[in-house]
Amino acid sequence: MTAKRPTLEDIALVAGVSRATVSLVVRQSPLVAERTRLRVEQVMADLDYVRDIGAARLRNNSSRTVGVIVPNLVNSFFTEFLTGVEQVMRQQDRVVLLANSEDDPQRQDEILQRFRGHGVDGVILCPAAGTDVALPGRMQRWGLPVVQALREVGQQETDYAGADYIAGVGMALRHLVGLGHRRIAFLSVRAMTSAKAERLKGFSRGIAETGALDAGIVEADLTWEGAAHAANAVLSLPSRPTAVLCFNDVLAAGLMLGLRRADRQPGRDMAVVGLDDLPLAELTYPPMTSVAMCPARIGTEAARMLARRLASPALPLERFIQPARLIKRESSGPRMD
Amino acid sequence: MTAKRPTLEDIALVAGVSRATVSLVVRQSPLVAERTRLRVEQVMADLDYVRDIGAARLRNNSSRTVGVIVPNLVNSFFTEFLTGVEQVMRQQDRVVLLANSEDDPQRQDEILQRFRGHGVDGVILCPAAGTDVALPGRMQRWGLPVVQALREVGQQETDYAGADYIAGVGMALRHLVGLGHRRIAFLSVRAMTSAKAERLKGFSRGIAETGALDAGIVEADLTWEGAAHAANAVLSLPSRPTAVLCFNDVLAAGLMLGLRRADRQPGRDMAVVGLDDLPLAELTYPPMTSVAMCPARIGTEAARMLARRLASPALPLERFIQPARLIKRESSGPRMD
DNA sequence: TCTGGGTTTTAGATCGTTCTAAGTTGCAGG
DNA sequence: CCTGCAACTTAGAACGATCTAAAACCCAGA
Repeated sequence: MTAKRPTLEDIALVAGVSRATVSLVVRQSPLVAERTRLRVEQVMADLDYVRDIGAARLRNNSSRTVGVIVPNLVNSFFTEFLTGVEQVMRQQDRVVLLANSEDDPQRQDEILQRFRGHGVDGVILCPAAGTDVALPGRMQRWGLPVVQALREVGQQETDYAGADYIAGVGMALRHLVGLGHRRIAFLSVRAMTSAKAERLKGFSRGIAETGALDAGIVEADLTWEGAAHAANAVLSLPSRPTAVLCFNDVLAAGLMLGLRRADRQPGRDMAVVGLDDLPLAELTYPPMTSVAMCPARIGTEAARMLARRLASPALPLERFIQPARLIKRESSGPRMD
Repeated sequence: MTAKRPTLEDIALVAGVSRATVSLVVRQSPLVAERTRLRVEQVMADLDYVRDIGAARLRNNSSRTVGVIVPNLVNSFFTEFLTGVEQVMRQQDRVVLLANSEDDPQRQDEILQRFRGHGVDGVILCPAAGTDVALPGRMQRWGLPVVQALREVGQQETDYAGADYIAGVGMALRHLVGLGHRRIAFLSVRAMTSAKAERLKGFSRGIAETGALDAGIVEADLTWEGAAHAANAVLSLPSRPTAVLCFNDVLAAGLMLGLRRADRQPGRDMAVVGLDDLPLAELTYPPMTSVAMCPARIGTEAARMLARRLASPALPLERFIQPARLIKRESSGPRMD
């Protein structure tokens, strides 16, 4: 019933050539004569030959497999990123090993060991919050090429693809100031990552540049429930902000919900701006002003960078920073107090 | 710098035993003496040994790798499903090869070949719309165990984990009828899948049972833009529906947006019910009535079923149907016309 | 006919593991 | 002192590919 898969040897036998020749055909080598190639290809098609990439890797050390580690799979920011990665990898005839670190550095370590065991050619890593800064160095010592994406640990020791959060937050802030807002709060998250650090830097810079008032930083769980819950904390800030800039769209959406529950109309009683411009941003009420970061594009760039690194390990480090773009919608109304 | 990974041979040399013994230690065989085991384990730790699973598979035919194919990665229904799968697989010390078919059967075939080449132990497949009904049989002939999930092709030839869409649609329908609605439309999608067929069956059954009027089926692209666009088609149905049941939450959210753009208030001027109860459902305005399907649970079940099948290929086929649960929110207001 | 060169093919070793079958060791019982 | 058995260990083949180095083939030119 489930006949064993034919091997090079089987093909060779039927085609009347040697294993080595069939191997050359499989790898599209120009060394084989046209006639031979056609004959062998015919036999491969007839017997439904599928090359065993694991066995091949054993010899030539290339598994055409890359590992991707993300901290979660529910935020569509990461899944759009993943879509980009997967698309490029498929075009390059590579396969993606996916794992979810759940933002747990220990779990992340386990995953990396597992990936090593499976002989991945390289890894695209969005490091979990709290990842040891020595990790990139350790991976280097393992001989495991890595591209960091969306977040980064260490002293820029690896290729990196990310978004320009500093500029993005700045844009959002200037937009709010342009609408007349002066007292602006930031709704953040608890876990510390480079992505959070950048946003905070963007926030304080923007505050300094525009002369607006830092009305306080509120921290919430990274869920819309957490943000909805945090609405009260925002509303009771002593500096009475008229606008809130949010860590991302999920928090912004949750905050808008919380505001409505507290009988404030987002965009009128309180301006709300998100970050990432997820599809979700258009569906909230009112539609959400946000800063587009094109995670899918970051994913394709990360994949491209890893492929490049695999092809030429000695090239200088590369960084890709996706520019931010402000998307004005209705959650960021003019100041009305 | 990047020292080559130590092999069984290296460990054996240092520990003063044979390759075979080290292999036994790696596989936790009870055959090795306690003393020997400890010594070998010490050496493995010292040299940072990582077992090469690809090489192991070559011999023992188990790669501890499973392929997962989903039709997209942006709908969080699929990513929650994926989260469930990944979680169980990690617990079982397996690794997930992820691919996105983009609902294209041809791409799906390519992916399956690639997975075969990588020697996956089995596949969890959410078949692309238009998948050849012969695919399950073909995979059987390849000797590739498969669990279908969320969608199904063929005559129940494989294990299957899915959601009870028939009951789910029925619940939603009875809920609407209970609110006084009589003329109910269905907002569907173009692509045909078992998931669509089930919903349609649930719809017509529900219509028959409740005595309500089938106010027409409108088809949209499976995006919120598509659904927003379809709002006009819904509004101009000759049967003047007072409620719309939607294929899923993404469409429902888009439809609500389209209705507002056409100056109708969802939940007041037109009742809207979604399907899947994505996180999104709580964030729309008004919050969306939907039918929870727990995709993560379906994912864990699918993973469990595949593991079971791999352990005992001869067991009878298994089906898991996640029951539906109606979540009442505000988008399904009482009939007001 | 022989030589030399290019083109095409191949035998055999190899990658890191597991399996098979046979080996050693130690010790109790006759 | 041998036998038998349990407990442990191991040599060597195998998995399915690729690589290296060499062989075979073909044909033009002397």
